[in-house]
Amino acid sequence: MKRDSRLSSVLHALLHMDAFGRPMTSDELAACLSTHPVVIRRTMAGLRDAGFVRSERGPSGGWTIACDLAAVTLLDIHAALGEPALFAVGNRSENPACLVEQAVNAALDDAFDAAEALLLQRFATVTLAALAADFRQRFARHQPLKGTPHA
Amino acid sequence: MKRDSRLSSVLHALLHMDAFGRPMTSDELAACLSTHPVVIRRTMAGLRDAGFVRSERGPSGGWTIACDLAAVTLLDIHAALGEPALFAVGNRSENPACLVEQAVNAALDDAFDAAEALLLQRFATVTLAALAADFRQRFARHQPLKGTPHA
DNA sequence: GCGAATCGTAATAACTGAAGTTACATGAAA
DNA sequence: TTTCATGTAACTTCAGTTATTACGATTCGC
Repeated sequence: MKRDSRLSSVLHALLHMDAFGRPMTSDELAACLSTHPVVIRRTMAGLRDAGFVRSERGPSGGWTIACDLAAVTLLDIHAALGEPALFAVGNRSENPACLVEQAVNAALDDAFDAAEALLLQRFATVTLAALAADFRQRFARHQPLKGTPHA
Repeated sequence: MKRDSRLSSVLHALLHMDAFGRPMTSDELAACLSTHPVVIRRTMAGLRDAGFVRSERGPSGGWTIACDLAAVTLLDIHAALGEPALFAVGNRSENPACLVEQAVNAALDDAFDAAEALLLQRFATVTLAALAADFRQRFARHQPLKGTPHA
């Protein structure tokens, strides 16, 4: 079952935009994510509509962050992407007439609902600012001062 | 992102087999699940290898339950299916060189690992016997005694 | 033993949804 | 006005899943 990596992708794009200092074009972002610029535009459309980024046309145009990174969480980004399904496993059918299947669905729904609640709660606790800070920390460790031994 | 419904399907099949009284052929199971008998054989192969069901060839052959339903949980069934991926959302790539992506992956992995642990824990608490009991209860409610008003 | 029923499984086809690509329209800046 | 950039529809490609076909192996009843 192939995974939807749009959440991962847009987070990646947002952190690059944050670090870039000026608007990034779809072409530049596409290069970062090794994909096609049109895919970038498609994927970012939801974030633009939600007001998390701004896109501008024409020369010196491109994508810029339009929100406070400390005020936006992974949950917000997930919502801006249209709340895609989180689970790769699910019921054969919803609202089945078969009582056997109703029993199976009820049991699975219980478990998945609990896991989904936890996952979304976790998403809500991670801000984009926290991600950016984690990136900067990794960056600092990755390029230590001259002479500092690598851990 | 289409969902993997094999877990749901095999549970459905197991409950039908449990209620059936004699071996069910792949054709009969396929009719229950509106699919193809070869798909049934493929899907049940893991459960057979794990010893949860037995298949017998020839006339009057077919599939039978070969375990104590009270001793087998959804977690065991999930394992017998090869522990397919539970999440439809995931990282763009594992072990990326890009530090931005490393930070994104770390955050997402944290959240998904927690949700996965909870989900598997839930799976471990649900036995096939509990599912069968739930089905029987639904069945009793569905065909109440004559004169009993429907709830 | 023979024939029918049934599973086992490999190979292939058909279907599906996502991603990539092309094409062209729109808007902004110099 | 030309150029750079996004917006978006249409189309193509690709990968993964499921359905189907085909045929072999095993078991039962006669």
